[in-house]
Amino acid sequence: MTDHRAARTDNRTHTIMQATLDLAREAGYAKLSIEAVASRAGVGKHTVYRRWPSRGLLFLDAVLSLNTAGLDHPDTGDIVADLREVMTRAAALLGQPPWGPLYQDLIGEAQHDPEVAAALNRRFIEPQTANTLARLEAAKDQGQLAPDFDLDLAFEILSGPLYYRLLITQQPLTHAYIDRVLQAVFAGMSPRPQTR
Amino acid sequence: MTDHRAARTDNRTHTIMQATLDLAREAGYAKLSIEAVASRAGVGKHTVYRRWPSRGLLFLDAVLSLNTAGLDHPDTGDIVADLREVMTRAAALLGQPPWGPLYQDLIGEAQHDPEVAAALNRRFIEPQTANTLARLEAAKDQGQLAPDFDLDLAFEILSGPLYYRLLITQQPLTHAYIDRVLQAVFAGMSPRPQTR
DNA sequence: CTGGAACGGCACGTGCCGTGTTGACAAGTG
DNA sequence: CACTTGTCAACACGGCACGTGCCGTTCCAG
Repeated sequence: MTDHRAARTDNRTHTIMQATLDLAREAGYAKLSIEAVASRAGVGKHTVYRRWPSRGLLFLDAVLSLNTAGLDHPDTGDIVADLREVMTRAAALLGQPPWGPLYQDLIGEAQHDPEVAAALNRRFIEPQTANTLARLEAAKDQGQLAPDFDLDLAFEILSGPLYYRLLITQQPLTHAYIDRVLQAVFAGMSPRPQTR
Repeated sequence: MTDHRAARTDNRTHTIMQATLDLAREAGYAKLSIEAVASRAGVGKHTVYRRWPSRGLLFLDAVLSLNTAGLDHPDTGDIVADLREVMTRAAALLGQPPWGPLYQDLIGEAQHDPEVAAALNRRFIEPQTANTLARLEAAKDQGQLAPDFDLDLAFEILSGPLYYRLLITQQPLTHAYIDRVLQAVFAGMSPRPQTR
């Protein structure tokens, strides 16, 4: 039957991705080779190349397959609490193994490989962004945000600092830091004794 | 004389870095090999390895050597205008060749190689950060910013979105976008009809 | 039973790695 | 003018991973 074939194929695909994750965790993405992946998976190199055109896209698939937990937005009615919840969950994922280093390597690879960058945006960044923007939109409709509140900018101001810490300074993404960012965006930074 | 030797050595160092930049511009960092650099520079591989322990650190030196223009902070007395000036200059550098793609690749490499990450922070990120923080500090002393204004957070909220666009979504860093970010931090985002 | 597709295993030629060796050449020394 | 010393380009090396062929096997589909 065709089902059996498809099942076998899926099994191999899954085995290869699992081997990719195992090796990436053990030795890091930098030392990940397709030969090693194939060997670890008990699979011929052809079987890998038949499914993925490059190491980067294989790694992308493998890492994104971990995201089954999801970062869907809750809607308790309190936009700030909901954002805090999502950001905290994201920080918990990014801040520690196995996700953190893998995601970091993935973004690193995206800087060299345009295909990886495009796929990462399409399959992960954009859905997550749309998710958050939808939640912000709802909050605006409910009057929790001013009608002229700049949702896109808010999202980037909330996300940017987290990525900056993850990718550049590699400082920890603590609960307290998330609160400070949220506070700044939603309660203002009080730049001057009296606002202009 | 020893001076002649030192001069010769410096010349070779400079020649190698220049060849590195040329090749990186032509073919991208991904295809940059030390063999190719040595060949282009008319130099033996030993001469490269004697100066740099890895491709990443060579690339770091080469890219940072371009930054002679500098991003020093002006001090016109108006903190927002000064920040806009610096951010605009930074965006002009990052947004277009040759700096943009090279800096992007450099950060990408830093995600795989801890030594590159550490050196990048120490030699570029931290000085720039200190620079901006000193300017913010001065503004606070002059009463342009409230005494409880969170300088560190402000810096990360200003920088984060720019890096987010550069590294993740790869959207352009326009003048208008910089204004929106500055506006959000220094004039508030007016989250609600009346601020809490 | 037969054809086709996918497979593991193996070997190939290529490119780059990082290292070792050699001989040419220049700078300072007696 | 030899002579030492140090630096260099050039070449060769073993090792590894690349991406691509080919082989014989296995497993359904018709």
